[in-house]
Amino acid sequence: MAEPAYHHGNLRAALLAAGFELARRGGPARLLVRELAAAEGVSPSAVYRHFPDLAHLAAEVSRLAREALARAMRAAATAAAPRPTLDGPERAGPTPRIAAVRRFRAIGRAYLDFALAEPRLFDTAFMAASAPPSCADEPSAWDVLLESLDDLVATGAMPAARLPDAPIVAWSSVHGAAGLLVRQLAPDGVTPAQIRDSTLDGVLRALEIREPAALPAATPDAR
Amino acid sequence: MAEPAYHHGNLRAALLAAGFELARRGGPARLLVRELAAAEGVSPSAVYRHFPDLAHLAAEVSRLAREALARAMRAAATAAAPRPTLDGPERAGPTPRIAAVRRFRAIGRAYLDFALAEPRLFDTAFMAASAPPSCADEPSAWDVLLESLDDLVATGAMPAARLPDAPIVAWSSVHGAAGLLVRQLAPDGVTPAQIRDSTLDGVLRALEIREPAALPAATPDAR
DNA sequence: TGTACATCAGTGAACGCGCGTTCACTGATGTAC
DNA sequence: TGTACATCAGTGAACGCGCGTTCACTGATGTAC
Repeated sequence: MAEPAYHHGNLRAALLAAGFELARRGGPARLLVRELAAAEGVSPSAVYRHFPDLAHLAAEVSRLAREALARAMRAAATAAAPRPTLDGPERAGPTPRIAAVRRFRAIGRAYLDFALAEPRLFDTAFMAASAPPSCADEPSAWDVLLESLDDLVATGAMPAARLPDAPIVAWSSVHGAAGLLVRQLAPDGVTPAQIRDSTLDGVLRALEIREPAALPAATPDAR
Repeated sequence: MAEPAYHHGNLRAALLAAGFELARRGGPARLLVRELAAAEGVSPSAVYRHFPDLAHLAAEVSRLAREALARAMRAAATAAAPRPTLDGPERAGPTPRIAAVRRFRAIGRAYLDFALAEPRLFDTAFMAASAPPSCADEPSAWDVLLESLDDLVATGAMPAARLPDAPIVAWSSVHGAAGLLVRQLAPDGVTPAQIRDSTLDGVLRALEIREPAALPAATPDAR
């Protein structure tokens, strides 16, 4: 058992990790100087050795939450189907076109599953920040989406004419549905899984992605 | 000029109106007991003569904001085209089917225009409330949407098969786009009008509403 | 039609709380010689 | 290899603020007789 040392070691990283966990359990409202300090067994003023103020610390935690979301999206895409390598040898398994659709749907589903499983972290990710993050999101959920849309066009799964508007259309729908789920604004009798699947189906129709072979049986409902 | 009387007259209604105006200018964060009281030239404790606590007052203001949104939607629908009267005499003007599509699009557009014109009021409408409103929304934005979707099916503009999911699909998209607009999360170079129109077009495709005659020229951009 | 009195709608001062932040300080660490 | 000393990373008490809310009160209103 390690004696609590006077010098913490890596307080900055520890405070961010504590903030992430605090936000996961209580949302942005729980990001308080005293609470963060207490979580690391440190006095409140020690926080100011590593961050100019709470707003900057909170902005970093918000960024971490967005990055966790983006990682979940990327992982789901990879799990759904391999990334199409256009000049590689022909592989077994789904065609590149089907794979691209599966990946796209998995990304949207991961976004909604994240909102459902971690609603307070999701809130933290998109909270109104009063300070800028220290660096850009890495990975960025927006970039994951754009990449997937490019693949859809490259494989012929989506008309190229849809590409300019596609990011807005996809993000609006999925982010809006996530908001419904997180704030529990859905009308009575509609289950989260219904909202999720209806939204994803709607996005595919809105983007004129027609690839029925990519849809069923591949995404059984764990709920 | 009326002498400020000791008895206010109708302080409850006046506080709600002041709250609405305060929220319009500063969002939910400006709904403070002292600020509300000052707006009516009254001491803070007078508020407690009419509301059990701030949470209940704020919940009422939030409801008023939602009702303002719903009224804007209804007004836009009426302005776009008359409500189809199925058993009435044949009128001049667009067919009932075209009218229904125009009304539907006008409703969505009004939602997004409201979010754009009054972002802080929009935030207030959907803020996390810690008390229930005293009564149901009247009118209710949700009901306006459902009514319009029923009309689309009744006039043959939308396949009946789309009806069960349509409320979720439409609300997710439009509410999500409104969130993008309000929080200014859109990527650089994309204008609010583009977000609005892309989203509405996407919803029509997602719901398989195909009525090109209802679309152009009827909705010039005021921006 | 005047008057006592219950009731209603305000006042104003204060309480208590939790917050972010500051400041003089002290303990631990590392480095030059 | 030991020692003075600058530097770094914490402590702990306190400040000041703004908040929702309470409480004893007072001025205005309306009603019974």
